[in-house]
Amino acid sequence: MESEKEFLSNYKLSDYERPSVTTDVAAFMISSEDKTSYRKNPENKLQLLLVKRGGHPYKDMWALPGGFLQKGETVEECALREIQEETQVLPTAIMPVGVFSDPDRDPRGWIISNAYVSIISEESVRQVSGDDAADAQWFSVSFDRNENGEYYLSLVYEDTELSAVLAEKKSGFGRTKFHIIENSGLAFDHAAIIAASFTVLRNEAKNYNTIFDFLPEKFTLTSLQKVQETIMNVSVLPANFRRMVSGYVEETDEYVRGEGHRPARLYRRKNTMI
Amino acid sequence: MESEKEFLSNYKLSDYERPSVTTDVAAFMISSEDKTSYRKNPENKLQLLLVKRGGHPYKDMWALPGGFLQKGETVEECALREIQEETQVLPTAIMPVGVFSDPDRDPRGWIISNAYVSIISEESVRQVSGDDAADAQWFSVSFDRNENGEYYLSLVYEDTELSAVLAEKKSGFGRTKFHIIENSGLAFDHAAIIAASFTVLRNEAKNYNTIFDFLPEKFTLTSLQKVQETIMNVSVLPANFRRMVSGYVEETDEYVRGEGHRPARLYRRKNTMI
DNA sequence: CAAATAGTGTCTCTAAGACAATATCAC
DNA sequence: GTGATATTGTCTTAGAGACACTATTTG
Repeated sequence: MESEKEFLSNYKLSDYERPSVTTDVAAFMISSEDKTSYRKNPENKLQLLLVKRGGHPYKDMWALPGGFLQKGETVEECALREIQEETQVLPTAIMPVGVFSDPDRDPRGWIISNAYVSIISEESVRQVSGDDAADAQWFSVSFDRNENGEYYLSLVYEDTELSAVLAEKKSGFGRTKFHIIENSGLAFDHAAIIAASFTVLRNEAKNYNTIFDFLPEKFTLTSLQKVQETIMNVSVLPANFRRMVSGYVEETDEYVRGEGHRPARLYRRKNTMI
Repeated sequence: MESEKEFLSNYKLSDYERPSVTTDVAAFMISSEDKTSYRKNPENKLQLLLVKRGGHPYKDMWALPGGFLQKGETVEECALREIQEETQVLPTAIMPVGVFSDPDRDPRGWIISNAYVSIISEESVRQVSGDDAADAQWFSVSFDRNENGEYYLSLVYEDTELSAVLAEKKSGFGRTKFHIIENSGLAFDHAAIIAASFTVLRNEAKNYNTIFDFLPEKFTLTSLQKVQETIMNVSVLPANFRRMVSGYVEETDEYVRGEGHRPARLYRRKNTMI
């Protein structure tokens, strides 16, 4: 009788064909626009990082940053590595979105993708930006559902406008997947991945633990509220928002002054690893 | 300049090493135990399907049903196929749990696993059972957290008792992963996959849409309540449970009689695809 | 009738939403 | 002072939990 040790030393993974495995990352950032008046607070915009494809297939179209899984790393590590290679920033959080494994999803062959959402603070991006090779750009992004139940995804960066129309794929499964109806400018099935990422992000942003990752260590409660409102595309009364996050933050003694209105106290995330 | 068509016809996926891709499925069922008295309702137990490994590695240990992803199918299809091969039953629902890609997780080599939870109704299993080859068995399962924050997983089928102790792996990511501290009788990292599956299942079972999948088309509200209580390991007052599910069910004209107590009306899931 | 479950009505409490009022700064 | 945001307090309302009570069956 063969021992396990013997078995393993003789074992070869069968020669069945194997898929290539990639990760694609939807990296979201919230950027503050320029102020319209010296005393007004800046507007926030949700941004998504896309990379212009230099070669075939989908040449000159835009894609999520991503790449092949390497031996010795986990898919999470791969996702973090890819996003760091593209931005020089290590994301504060990544969350799994799902596996995209439709056999036809990539014209190059059998390639399945593990999709992740990542959250990056504007502060960390500003610190490294400047040198960038212009093939990676932050797009202003919106994602809304219309009356017919279809979803409209829009991505804008300067003169470049990408868009897609999607429908929810009813599958009786837990996570909603999306079906691409129209697509303009996005490579592969990335419109569907972005839509699914949005769903995950918006679901997570209900937890007051996720939204901190968009901000620096110290922040005002108004900026925290703006983060949630920008992601969820809703608005809350400041009084109620403050009450609701009060358990998650703690005061500092610092204030933001010089804004033409009452100074805002800076808060810090409370250390409540439940 | 090469066209996309030309590019693709010349394209070969690089010879980088590729991982083998599998799916593993944690299939849950709720079974009713024998009545302790002619008029009492039966107790419910949560069961998990495991397969005894016939060969190396982890020979004679128990594993989740699963198998290699085949060309032309999605990972969801693979999960459904595997569970159907093992049980002759097509699950009413599957939900993604996560990707397990630790390089050391499988002694045979580089194998990453896509884990799913699936829900199977007792009724459908009873219809096909009997012939079974005894290598696949339903284990009574419990999963609880102790004071130290450790989790204890226990699986029992007749004289076979499997168990594991796990800790939550704090990673700042969305989904909690688990770290195996002790493991007795379970193959690979399947204790961690089962723990993660439990987390997903318990989270989903809060939605009154998931729990229907454990029951036949028509059911009593009490049996529906028992399903939720069995999964979540909590108890609710019947009056409140009824109020809470009232939006998800509709009455039928049928009753369950002959139980030694007031007959229970049968209900049906309401068709509210939101 | 006893034992058991099925089903209804209502009180309380809490958290979320709405709204009003006050505080504080730069110009 | 004016225009803007910051911050606090309180009223209202919707939903979850607790509890008491009634209804209906079989042995």
